[in-house]
Amino acid sequence: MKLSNGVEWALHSCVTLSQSREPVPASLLAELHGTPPSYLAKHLQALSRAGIVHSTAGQAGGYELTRPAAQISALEVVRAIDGGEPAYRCTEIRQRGPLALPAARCERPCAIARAMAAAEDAWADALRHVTVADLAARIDADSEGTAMTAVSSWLAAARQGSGHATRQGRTHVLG
Amino acid sequence: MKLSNGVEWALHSCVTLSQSREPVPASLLAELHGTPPSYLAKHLQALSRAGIVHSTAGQAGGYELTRPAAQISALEVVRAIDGGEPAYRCTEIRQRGPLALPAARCERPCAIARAMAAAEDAWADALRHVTVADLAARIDADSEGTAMTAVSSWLAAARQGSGHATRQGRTHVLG
DNA sequence: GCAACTCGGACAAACTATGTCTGAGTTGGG
DNA sequence: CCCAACTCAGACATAGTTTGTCCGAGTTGC
Repeated sequence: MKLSNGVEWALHSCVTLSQSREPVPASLLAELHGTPPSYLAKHLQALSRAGIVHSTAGQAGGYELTRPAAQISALEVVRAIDGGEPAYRCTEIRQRGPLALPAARCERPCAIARAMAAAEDAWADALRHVTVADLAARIDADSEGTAMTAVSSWLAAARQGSGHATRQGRTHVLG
Repeated sequence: MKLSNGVEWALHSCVTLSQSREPVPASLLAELHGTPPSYLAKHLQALSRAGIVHSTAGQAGGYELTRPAAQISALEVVRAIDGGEPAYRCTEIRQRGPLALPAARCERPCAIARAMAAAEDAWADALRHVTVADLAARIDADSEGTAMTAVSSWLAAARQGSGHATRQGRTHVLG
């Protein structure tokens, strides 16, 4: 059971977006997080399809959250990237082999599938009650109140300086 | 997030093994569950390495549970097949990029990693309290008390008839 | 009207999971 | 005591998914 790597980037991106009231281009998010730009863009597209972020095209475009961060759960973000399909899916072993049960007696899921589904429900519930705003607040608390202001000010500076230095140039300087 | 397909086979195999006090060959388990024999064998090897089942070689050999089914949790079986690594693993994004935090301030896990770990703990706890014996009892209850006796009698018959018909022959008859 | 920037989906490469095969070891009977 | 059959165990191909990259369509601001 392995969770896609992009889930981490998507969660961090949502936290970052919660600190900016203006659209943020995917290239800035990639630069800030140190991730492959094009691959992050693909995951942001998934978030857009799920209705979590809204994309604006053009020169002053980028991504922004569609709702207040307090109304976006971590579960939504994970589901948007990883897909809503359950990790364990029953292949109906009981209907195969020499002792196969008739389909009429298999209306309810197998007991094993029920147990696995209950575990996944517990996992989902734990993430349902954590919002992006909660995550941002906790990260800020861990950094003693400096992280989120640093992010928002860096975003503002990067957005302002987009006329002075090209994207390529700034990336080179920072890398 | 996708769980390996062999987890289902392993859980069913453990339930089946709980119904036999004699060793059961992997070929019989594969035939009973309708799975590729060699691939199931590979997963049974993983269960053996984890100390959940014990293998005996030779003519009357096979697999058997090392403990009473009531002392084997579903979590153990899942971990044996899927590996104990967490689904979400933090790549320390906060230590990369222009706003990278120094390693000295990153002793505790990231808040996002903490939230994901808490969810996985909830998932694990749900499976920790379900034993193989519980699963067998529930499957039996679903079938109105006929499934487990059918399994144990089929195993006994198949084991007895191993001298009369070859493995190949019996498979052909039942398929 | 132009130029630059943006997103969006189509196109390869790498890795893991899946499935198969042959070999080593052990048991039971002759 | 030897042989034959059956067992498990690990090494070997294959398929699917994830990861990563690229270029084109559309939009905005000047």
